[in-house]
Amino acid sequence: MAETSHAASVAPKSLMKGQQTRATILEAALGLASHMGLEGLSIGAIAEVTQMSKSGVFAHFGSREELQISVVREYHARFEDEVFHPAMGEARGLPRLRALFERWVKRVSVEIDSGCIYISGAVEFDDRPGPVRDALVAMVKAWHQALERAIGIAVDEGHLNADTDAAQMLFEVHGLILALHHDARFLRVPGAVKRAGVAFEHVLSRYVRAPAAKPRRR
Amino acid sequence: MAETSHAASVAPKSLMKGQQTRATILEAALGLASHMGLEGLSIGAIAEVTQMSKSGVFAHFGSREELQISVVREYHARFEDEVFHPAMGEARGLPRLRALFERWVKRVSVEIDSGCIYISGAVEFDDRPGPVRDALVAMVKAWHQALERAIGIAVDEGHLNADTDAAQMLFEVHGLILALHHDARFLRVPGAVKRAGVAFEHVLSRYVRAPAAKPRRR
DNA sequence: GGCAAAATAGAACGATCGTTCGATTCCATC
DNA sequence: GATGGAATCGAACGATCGTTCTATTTTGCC
Repeated sequence: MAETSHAASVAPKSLMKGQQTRATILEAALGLASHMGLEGLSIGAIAEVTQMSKSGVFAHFGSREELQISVVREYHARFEDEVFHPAMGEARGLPRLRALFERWVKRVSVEIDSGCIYISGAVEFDDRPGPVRDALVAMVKAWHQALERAIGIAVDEGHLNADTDAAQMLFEVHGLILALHHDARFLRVPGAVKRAGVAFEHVLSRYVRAPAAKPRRR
Repeated sequence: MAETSHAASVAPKSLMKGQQTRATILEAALGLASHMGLEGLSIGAIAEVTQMSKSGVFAHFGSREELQISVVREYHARFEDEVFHPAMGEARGLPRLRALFERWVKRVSVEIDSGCIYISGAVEFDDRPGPVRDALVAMVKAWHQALERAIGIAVDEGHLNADTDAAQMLFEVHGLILALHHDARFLRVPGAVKRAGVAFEHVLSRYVRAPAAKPRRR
């Protein structure tokens, strides 16, 4: 009880206490879900981490399922903040596409000690219908659509071949991320990040506009 | 009790009763693990499916962990029988590599209604040390090594470029399988199998021996 | 500073889990 | 057909889970 050095940061101004601890709980839940998976999330474990009572944690969400969905949404928000939004600052076309991939790699690789909830959730809920799965599918599809859009823009900009099948290219790039996640987190082989980078260039080189007569800059 | 129509097939000749029901249990466990994951395996569920008592099921393995390991091993054996061994009958080099991929795709895609334990297990146990994880890693690594060997043979046969980085190529091909598993089983988008096939040809075309002067047959 | 409301704690519930143990049934062999 | 060992059952245990309910504390506001 005498502990004053909680992991929670200082209280953000006029946030109602409830919202603040809700954020603390989500933070802990996110960390736990990254390690144990969404199905491995237990309210008791969260209570232990946050030094609260089980019922105290529970009251903020009303059900474990609602908490899982909240975790998915929170992960999505952070994913957007760390991957999507910054990359959108890059120039349209190939630079933006490269930035998206590079940040995606960073988010997924072991550099962050936590796993990707999109990936682990996809495996956990591929056979488990319900609102959690629905939320996961919605978020992943939104992300994929954003990527497909970025590919389309790269085509419009003339950086990629006009006949590029965006969905097909996305499939191939997505596979690289999944392979990276697998090799780095599960097999723990070194150099997976580098391999993903090389593979990305391989994929790119297939879709980049064929070396036309004058491949000068611009 | 009066039920004589058990799901078990006829008794195979001189197999001790124990071994026979052990096989029945493993069959059920394999099916359950494919849907719920290795961590979702529960002895109670197996008992229900096999119409046995929990303790009866339990006695055959001594612990849940041992049962999980047995499931992994059984899956590995079947994987070898359905993917590896038949493909090894194909001609060395590219034909064999193609056969390996095609059978791998079949094993992983929704055509079989069950998921791939290698893939789901990799996600479930990437942060959970222990003998189950060790068994999984060993099996996956063995399979990857077999693939790498097949790629090396294709290089030796002159079907692939001499400077082919087998591990890199494996990384890219493995990614396709993971993307297929993701899109087909989780997102349930149609045409994922076809996409994987196209992507495989894309990868291949990067590594196949550059069109030399005389690309005649042999 | 007091008051209503929100937030949290604490204890208990039913369910399910893996596991243990003793009794019972089945089966191969003499 | 009896016998001993393997196979299976049934009941129970302790732990953990999500959830519910009732106090108790804390907070925001007049």
